[in-house]
This record gives sequence, C-alpha cells and structure tokens, in this order.
Amino acid sequence: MDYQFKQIEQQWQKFWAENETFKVEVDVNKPKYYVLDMFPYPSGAGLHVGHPLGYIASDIFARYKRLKGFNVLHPMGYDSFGLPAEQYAIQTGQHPAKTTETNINRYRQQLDNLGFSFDWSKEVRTSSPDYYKWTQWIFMQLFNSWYNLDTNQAEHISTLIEKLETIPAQEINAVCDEDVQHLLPSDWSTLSGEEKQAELLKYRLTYLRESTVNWCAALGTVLANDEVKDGFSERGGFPVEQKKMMQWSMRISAYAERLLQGLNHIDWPEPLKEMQRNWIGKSVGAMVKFSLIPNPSPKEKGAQENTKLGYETANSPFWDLLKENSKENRKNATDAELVLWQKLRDSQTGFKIRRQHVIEGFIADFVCLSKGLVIEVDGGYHSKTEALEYDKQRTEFLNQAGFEVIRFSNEEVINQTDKVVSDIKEKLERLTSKSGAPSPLERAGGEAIEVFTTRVDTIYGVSFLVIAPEHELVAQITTPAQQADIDAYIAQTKKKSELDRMADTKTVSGAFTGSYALNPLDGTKVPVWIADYVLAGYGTGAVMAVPSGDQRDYLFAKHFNLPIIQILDAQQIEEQADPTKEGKYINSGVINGLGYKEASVKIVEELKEVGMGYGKINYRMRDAIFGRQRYWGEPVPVYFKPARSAGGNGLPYLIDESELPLLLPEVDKYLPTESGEPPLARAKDWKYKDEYEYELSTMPGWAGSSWYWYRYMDAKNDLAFADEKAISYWKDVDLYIGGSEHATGHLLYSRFWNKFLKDLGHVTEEEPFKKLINQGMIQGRSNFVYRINDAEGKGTNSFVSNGLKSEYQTTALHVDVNIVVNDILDIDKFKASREEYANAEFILENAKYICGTEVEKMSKSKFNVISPDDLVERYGADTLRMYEMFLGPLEQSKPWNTNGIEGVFKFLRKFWRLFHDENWNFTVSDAEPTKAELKSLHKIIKKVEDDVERFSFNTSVSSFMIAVNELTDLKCKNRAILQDLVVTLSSYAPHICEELWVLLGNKAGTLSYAAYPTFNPAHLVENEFNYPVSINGKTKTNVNLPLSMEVAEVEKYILESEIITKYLDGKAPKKIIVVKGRIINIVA
RNA sequence: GCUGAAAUGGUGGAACUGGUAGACACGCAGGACUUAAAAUCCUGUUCCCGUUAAGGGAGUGCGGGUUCGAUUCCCGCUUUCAGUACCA
Repeated sequence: MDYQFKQIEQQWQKFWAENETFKVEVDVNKPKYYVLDMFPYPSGAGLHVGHPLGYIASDIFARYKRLKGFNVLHPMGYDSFGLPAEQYAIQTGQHPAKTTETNINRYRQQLDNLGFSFDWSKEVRTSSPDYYKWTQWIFMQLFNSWYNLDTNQAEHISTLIEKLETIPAQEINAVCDEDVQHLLPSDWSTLSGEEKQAELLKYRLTYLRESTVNWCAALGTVLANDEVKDGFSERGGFPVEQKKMMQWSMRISAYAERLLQGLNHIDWPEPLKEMQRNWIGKSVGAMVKFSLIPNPSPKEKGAQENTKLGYETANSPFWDLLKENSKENRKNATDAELVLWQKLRDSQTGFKIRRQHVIEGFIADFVCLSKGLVIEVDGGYHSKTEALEYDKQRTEFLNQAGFEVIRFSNEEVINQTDKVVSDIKEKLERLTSKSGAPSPLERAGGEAIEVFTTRVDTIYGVSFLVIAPEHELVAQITTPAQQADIDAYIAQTKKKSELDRMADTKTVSGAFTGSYALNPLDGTKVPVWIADYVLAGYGTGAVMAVPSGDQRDYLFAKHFNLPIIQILDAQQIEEQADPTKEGKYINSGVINGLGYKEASVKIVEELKEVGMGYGKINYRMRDAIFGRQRYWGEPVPVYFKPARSAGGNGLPYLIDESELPLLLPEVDKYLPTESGEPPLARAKDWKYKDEYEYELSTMPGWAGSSWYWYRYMDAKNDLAFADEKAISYWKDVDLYIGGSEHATGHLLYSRFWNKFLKDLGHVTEEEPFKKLINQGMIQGRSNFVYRINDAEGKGTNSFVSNGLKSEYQTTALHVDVNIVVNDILDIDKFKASREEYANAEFILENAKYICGTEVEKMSKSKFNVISPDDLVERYGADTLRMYEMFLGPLEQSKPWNTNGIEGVFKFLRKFWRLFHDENWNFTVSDAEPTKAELKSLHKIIKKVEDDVERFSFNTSVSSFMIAVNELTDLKCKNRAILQDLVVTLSSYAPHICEELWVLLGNKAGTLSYAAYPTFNPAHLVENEFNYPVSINGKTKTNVNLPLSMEVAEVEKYILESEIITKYLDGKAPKKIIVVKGRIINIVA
C-alpha cells in the first residue's frame, strides 16, 4: 500500500494513549533526563503553526534521549489563570473556568494530533484547586520567611523573632524595608501583638506595603514591570500610569546577587543572560554624604514648632490633595475630637499635647511633640478605600518624619473615652524610655544629602548636586527666595506624563533650591538643584553632578552656567563630557597624580574616615508587585485582623495550612465593585471565620508558573507540592525550550522561587533550568492581491498580477494565504470566497495570478494564520514535524512559508517506498548489507547523534533526505540497514517509523524504548580521496589519490604531474601545501 | 544612545576546530509518461563572458588586514532584527 499517513498516525496516537507508552516513574537504576517546554496559556484562538516549533524540537530530543537509555520526564500542562479568559468572561458573562476548559480541550486535541510523547498522567493546570493549593502554600512559606544576610539565605521568621528578642534591631543583618524601627530587645518586648506583626511585615519575603505601582485603568489592575512595555500594557496595549497603592510584594531584591551569580553556572543563550543581568542592574559604587549648609539653620528649623511657619513651609506635592481630604474628612469628626480634647488639654496626661497641629504639611489631630506621638481620630469615612489609602500614606509619611501614630475611631472615643485616654497615656510613658533616639524634629530635618555614585573618584569634580523633584528634602531646603521657581518646576514636571519624560531626554531643565551643601572631602560649597533627569526611584534619588565626566551633568552645567572642573589630565572636555578613566588626577586633593584604581580605593577610605561615605552595591531591580485586582487568579491565603467592622486597620494574617486551598469564590460579575474594589469583593459571605476580610487581590499570572516544573515530578500528591523522593531524583530541568519573551518575567521569578525553596530545604538545586534554548518566533507571511482603481481612485472589480501592478493604480488587499499556493492565487477559490469577487476579472502574467507578499505578525486580521490542523490533514503530522524542523535553525526567527512542505512529504513517501516493491508490497531482504549501504547508514547514525546533541535539527532532516536518496539509488532492501534507519528516524517521524517497525516484525510499542544504533567509524573509512587541487587557493581541478600516500609522496606526484604543465606553463611552483585527506594547494 | 544577534543564489537554508562555497529542499526551465491535465519520474539551474561545447572570470552586506588558503580569524563601516533606556 502507498503511504497512508492519516490511518497510520491515528492508529499510533491511539496506541500510545491507550498503552500509556510514555508514562515514567522514578527509577534509580536509570539516568534521568528532564525535557520541559514552557507550558502554554490556552487562548481561544488555538495553536498556530508557530507554537509547536519548540514542542517538536523538545519531543525529538526527548524521544532521542529515551533511545539513548535515559529515563525521560517530558510533561505538559497549562498556565490557565490569566487576563484573556477574564476579559472574555467580562464580555460574555461566561465563567472563565468554563472557557478555559474549552480552550484546554482544543489545545489537547491539537497537541495530540502532532504525536508528542508527553506523559499526560502528569498534566498540571495552574487554575485547578489541587494545583493552586500549593501555589498558596509557597506564598505562605514566603510570608513566614525573612532573608538573613549573615547566612545569605531565607530563614523562618521565628529566627528573626529570636534575634529581635535578644539583640538590637539595628544589628540584625536582614533585607527589609527602609522604615524598620530601631528597636531594642526591651522595646520589642513591650510591643503589642499587633505592633509586632506590623514590624515583622517589613521583613517578610512577601509583604504588604504601599508602593508605586503600574496602574492600568483599562484592565483595572496593577501590572508588574515586565508586563509594561513603553508605558503601555503588554496585553492589550492600554496606557499605564504610576500610582501609589497598598500592594503585596515579593522581596526578590534579596536574591539580586544570587540571581546574578547563578547566571554564570547555567547554559542559557548569552542574550537572555544579558537581559537578566541588565534587569538586575548591579552597579558597584559608593554612598557619599554631602552636609547641607543650614539654610534654614537648625535653630531656624526649630521654629517649625511654630504652627504658622510650619504651615507655610508645608509645600509638599501632596498639599492640594491633603487640604481637600482633610477638610472633607474632618467635617463630621468634631464631636469625638472635642470629647478627647477635654481629656488631653493642659497636660492632664502628664505630657504637653497640641491640637490641630501641622507636621510636614499634615494636620495632625493631636500631637505630643516631645515624645513624637501623633493621635488620630478617624470618622466614618474610614470604610472608603480612598480614605484608607490616604490614612496609610499619611502614617508612613509621619513615621518617616519620626512620629509614631495611633488611631482611634469616633465610636471608640465617644463610647470608651477613658480606655482611649489610658491607652494614650500608656503609649506616651513607653516612648519616654527611648532616650537615645533622635528627636522627631532632628530626624525630620535631614542634615545631609546622601548620593549614590559609581565614580567616587570624580568627587573633586562635583560642582553641584541634583535631587529628584519628588525628593523628600525638597520642601525643607528650598529658600523663600527660590520657592516660586521650585514650585513652578515641580508643577511642570508633574504635568509631563511618564512617556513625555522618557521621550524628551534632550531638553535641559531644572531649578535651584537656594541651598548649598558641602563637599565632604574639600569642603567646597556646591549648590543643590532639582531636575527631572534624576529619578526618585533609583539609588537615593540624588546625584553628585560631575560635569567633566558625565554628559547629562555637562549639558546641565552649560545650560545653567555652572562650573566644569577638569579632574584628569587626559580629559578632553571642550565639546562634551569625557567619562574615560585614563590619565592622572588633577585638581583632586588627596588623589592628585594617582590613577583610577588607587584613587577610587583612596577616596572610599577617606570618606569612611570622616564618616561621610562607604562603598556600596546598588541594584536596579525592584521588589516584584504580587497582586492583581482581578478575578481569574489564585486567591491570596490571607485575612485581615481586626475586621473592618471592629474599626481596626487590619493587619494581614495567614489562614491555617489545613484550610488550603482557599477556593476562588463565585461572583455575580467579573468587574470591580462600584467603590472600585476588586471583583472578589462581590463574593457573598466570603469572610474568614465569618468575620475577617480576606485579601481581595489575586496572585499575578507568574505565580503558578514559578514552580510548576516541580509539580510535574509528582503531579497528584496531596501531602506535598511534590514528594521528596521525586524531587531528589528528577532534581532540575536538563533542557528547557521556550520563547525569549519570558526572559525577565517567568525565568527570573522561577529562579527566585527555586532559590527560596532551596533555602528552606524543600528542593535540592540552586538553579532550576540547567540548559535553555529559545525557539525563534514564527512570523506570518501575508499574501496580497492588487485591485485596480479607476480614474477617480475608486476600486473596480479587476485585479492585476503582482508583476504587472506598476502599470496601474492599485490598492493592495490581504488575501487568505490558504487559497494561495507558492504565491499563485487559486482564482476559483478566490471568486468563491466573497460574493463581491464572484465576477472579478484578472490580469494575469504567464496565465497565472501572482500574489505579492510581506512578512507580518501572524494574525487573523492579516489572513495569514496557518493552522497546524490543516497541514496535518493534508500532509500528516510526521511531515509537519519534519518540515518545521527543516525550516532552519531552531533559535532563528523566520516567516512561515508552506512552500517546500511538499519536499518533506515526498521524502517520507520515498522512505516508505524503500520498504516496498513497485506494487507497494512490503518487501525486505535478509542479505548481507553492502559496504555502500553500511556507509550511508552509519553516516546518518553519526550525523543525527551530532546534530541532536547540538540542537541542529534542520541539518538532520537534510541528512535523512540524503541517506534515503542514496539507499534508493542503491536499491537497498536490506532489513538490517532499514531497521536501524527506522530507529534513527523515529524521533523525528514517530508514526511512520512505528508502523514500519511492526512491519519489520517487532513488537508494537517497543520502538520508543529501542536502543539507538551504535555508530561504527570503520564503515566510513575510505582508501582513496579525490583531492581538490588549487592554485593560490583557487580550486582548479581534482586528483584521485590513495589515502595511504604520505605528504611527501603526494608533493612529488604533483610536481611530476601534468597539472604543473597545464596551469603553470611548466614553471616550478614556489611551494606546495598538502593536507592529508583535505586539499592540495600550489603556490605559484 | 547603549547591549546583544544577524547579513550566503529567485526562496528556506548547508558548509562542525580556517581547507572543493551554494549540500538538502522549494521554485523555475526543459524532457519522459498521458488524447490532455494532475500525479510521478529524469535532466539542468550562483552570476557574467563564451551561439552550443571546451574554457575563462567574478562571487558569502561594504572597505581593509592576517594566512599557502577566509563565509569562518582581526580592524573599520553599512543595514536588519531583538532587548533596554536620563540607572548617577
């Protein structure tokens, strides 16, 4: 029978599924190999021809490794939480679980069609409760952990508590928030349970903190940095703005150095590693303090105690917002305030308390300045999210200014006045014990500007400082004379959108604060400016400007007429800044005459000595925001206590481990509530212990994908995310194939979680993915027809072939690539495709309509989507698998072009024919293989081994063609040869090979675990070689010589041969180069 | 701007440590089979000169260099793609 791919492929796919041919178990007697694909997000569009590229490559590799005797784990699953399903749910009202299920079924069918050797018994879906139970569990471990820099690993939070109980907090070497309190063990012991929780949150590896987030209003959620591209959301392309919000974050910054170092030990593409290095953004430099020349002086600053002056200097950027909020929010609170004031006034508590006092732009209800305590009475507006936000923002600000804040609700003050007063008293008394702490006003003052620099050697070239307009010191250091300038500049900066600020890097702008700072080494007085080229979010939000060495500083100095100081003798600074480090220092105090290296060391020493600086490493990478205000994601296993109804501000607590999974509740709509809360706020009666609010955000898309490769090892386990035995056997992923679009998202977060799980002893390897390959993107290749326009430019019903279109006025229209073959339009199908084309006329060239082409993204709107299903239908899965590999190197991006698939199909047919006679009867012989046959076979055995090991799949396909062409020419029907060839080809074209394997008399299903044929180099040994002979490197002729001839003999032969007479007119050559078995080159 | 990758016939691409550039496949042209078409098979196919043939010349983005010999190594440039962006 002729090659019946359809029947063969269906039969074998069924066989593999029914017999679970590819199911694997832990087997300590066999070496393991873990081949992983980046699992797909099951979208409604289904797979296009680009998706399986990586899956085919990994499948070939997995099958090859099985033949080589490895125990191969090759699983597949679905990253099934995420935005598109939810957007679809919003539009149609269908539950995302339902559409996701439908999409997964379609994906599964498409994957099955291609004959992959996945072990489907290990399938995972991130949206299934028995999977996300463990995502939540890992979240809980993170919450219960802190990062100890002494041991350089994550530890359980209990070891932190032990430390807080025994040593001052300042001596704990932890990665934590900047605003941790400098507690002594005695302070810690007096804190209430709630206060302790609040403090611990600043150390936990996942924590709740107010941070600046990327808010996408159109999607109604925050986005991670890697989900934002050029100020727009990666999914959907909606605008993204910066906004302050209370958010869950992951303290990935704790792992910055390990994430960076780990890159040196893994086999990943260099560009990918480079991207991660850039993202982590390590810079080695120094922190340097520039003392502010008191302006206003500390004495004058003391005058801020005066309400009036304090109010006047309260010009923080938030001022307008504050004024409005405080007015509105306070209207109804006067009763409670009055009650409390009667109990606090005239030092009744033993401490001087002031009412309605302004601190740094905030009006505090009550404040005790000497103890640094602010007492706030909150009204009923409390339940509004905005107000909550505002309260948090204010608390943080006051904390930074050195004040503690306690809050009471109106109800508390009115109904339990005495308890409130005694609470305040108790608090005030406790605060007295902190005698050594700086006074709030001292702390609020800020007597120095701290900068981060990578060129500490240029410190003598500093001619001014620049701080970000958002910098907290701006308000304080601005002199009255400069106030107007600064206000105007801040207003102007705020108006600029993030995008404008990024785009416009040419315009120099800034404003002088009126204040000066002192260079810590030579005492030079330098002015302090603000400018938006300094970013608040990086380093300290302040830079020391060295115009001679930094181009931005140079332009700034030129623009505002500030001095430019040359600091190296080799520096060329007439036209622009010169950042080079060559030469000896001049104008540079203690480092004059030194070179870069010694100078840098010396400066840091000097700074340390005067206590004004120290060496420091900075990372660009920020902590990752870990919450989305969306429905379709993992619920965060956290509730807030005290409950809102009890008037508390609610601190986060974990639910009990035994209560996992915390199921995603049902909601009536997948939209935010009217008050702007996330969709989960719609869930009815969804409260922890019927009392406490749950967290309403869900986890981001990357949560489930950050550990999924472990679940595959033991996918059904109820007791752990995977059994210890499975983890210690499979260890890590040996080969990971996927797109480079995950470079800074998934691949960074996965490495982070892996390191964390290792620190806690749950897994064994520091890096999860030993070897990684990026498959290239497959672009679309669009076809066009050219409609002729009439004199008025209106479209007619005539179409002109591509080659003749220049003679007409035409409009190019996309035409469905599925009715075009080799760029020739199928005119009948075109006419049938739309009613308006039924009577279309065509101007042809060579009796054909040739379409134009262009490379574009593969998308429905461009009519260039090729579905693998169609190609499988027409040519079979084996042909498609081989053709996708044949297209070119796996890593390279290329446009899809179906032209050429015929060649692969013809090859498989020719291969099939090797086993059959002219009448398609299966025929093989048991004769001794000939030398030529063995040579062909062993060439391909070697070639495939080499190619697969270096992931060069395209070259193997060509070599298979050559082998089959050769064996066809040799009329080879030899069983021994053909059977080995079947094994060799089976990882590429498994269906046809299974069929032939059985026809050859082997047991069905055993091919997958057969042994790869052993390469015998003896079969490739030749006696003779046809030497190319070149004159001066240009090949002229060939000469056939025995390989036994030594170099000298060959030379002698050449000298005496007619080649010399023919090409050199008999003249003696200058030199003859002979490389045995390679070439002969005659130098004339 | 910076970082990284790449550039070879009409097309996809091959040439692994410097050693016959264009394997393999598509497309195209010619031929066989056929009443005809499709399918299949055979031959040719880097470009230029040479009517054919023999033969000669050029040639791996561009310009140089190293070497007996360079698609491969070195220097400079151009273009394309990707990432990143005032990171101090």
